[in-house]
Amino acid sequence: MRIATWNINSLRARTERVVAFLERRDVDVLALQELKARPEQLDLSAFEAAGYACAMHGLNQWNGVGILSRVGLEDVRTEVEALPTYPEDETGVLEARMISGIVGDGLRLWSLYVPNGREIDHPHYAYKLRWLDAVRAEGERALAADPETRTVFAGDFNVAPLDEDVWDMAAFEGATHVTEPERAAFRAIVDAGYADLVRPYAPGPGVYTYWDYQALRFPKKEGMRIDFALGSPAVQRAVVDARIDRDERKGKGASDHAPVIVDLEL
DNA sequence: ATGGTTGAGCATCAA
Repeated sequence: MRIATWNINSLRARTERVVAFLERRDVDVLALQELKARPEQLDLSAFEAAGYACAMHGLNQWNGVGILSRVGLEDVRTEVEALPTYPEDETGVLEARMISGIVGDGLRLWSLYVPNGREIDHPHYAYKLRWLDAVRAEGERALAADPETRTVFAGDFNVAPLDEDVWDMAAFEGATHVTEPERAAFRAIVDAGYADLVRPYAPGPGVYTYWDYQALRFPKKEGMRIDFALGSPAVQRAVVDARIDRDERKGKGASDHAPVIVDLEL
């Protein structure tokens, strides 16, 4: 089974790109982030025609997550226990940043769009840390219930866990994505039993999943590794290959993120 | 000029 995760930065703007990607890479299950649409705004017929079941979750114009699967899609969930909300009772804007389903042979795949954090002194940053802790708690819960659980947390984590995961640490002084609390929150999920499934097959430095549209970051090879697939021990044992599809960042109309692909023999 | 784009939706916010 081939699974992938991709921050698509508007599914409506890139439906044809996604269909072409699924075909070109023969992907069975795709976790999508940053749909930039509510589900009722989406036309999913191209995916359904290609044989994919679709589960989408979105509540505003900025976020939104989804899963496409041609190997089954059951027991869809869109939240975990203790998931924080933002903003706290201020504007009433709701968020939709996670969705999961059982795909293939008993694999629970989560598509996560971790809050950006914005600035270190912004409330969104504290929200991000609490949000990541809720993911950790869900991971611990799943492993406590079943040590052989097949669980993957995939998506845009908006954290660069290592110094080598950004092109220049000096450029990130005082910025989010590289701070120790964010890295500790990411490591806590790993330490709960969910290893990075891709890094062993695509080691850094200089290996990224995101390049800002601004300042010619992609041609200058100035990117960040912030998209991951973290898997439970049973999934770790099933990985046979993984890669970052940097080609999808090329050309007119690309997302600012590249897809991350993992091959499993469960 | 802090180095300047993209998407959603229509002024500006988010990333």
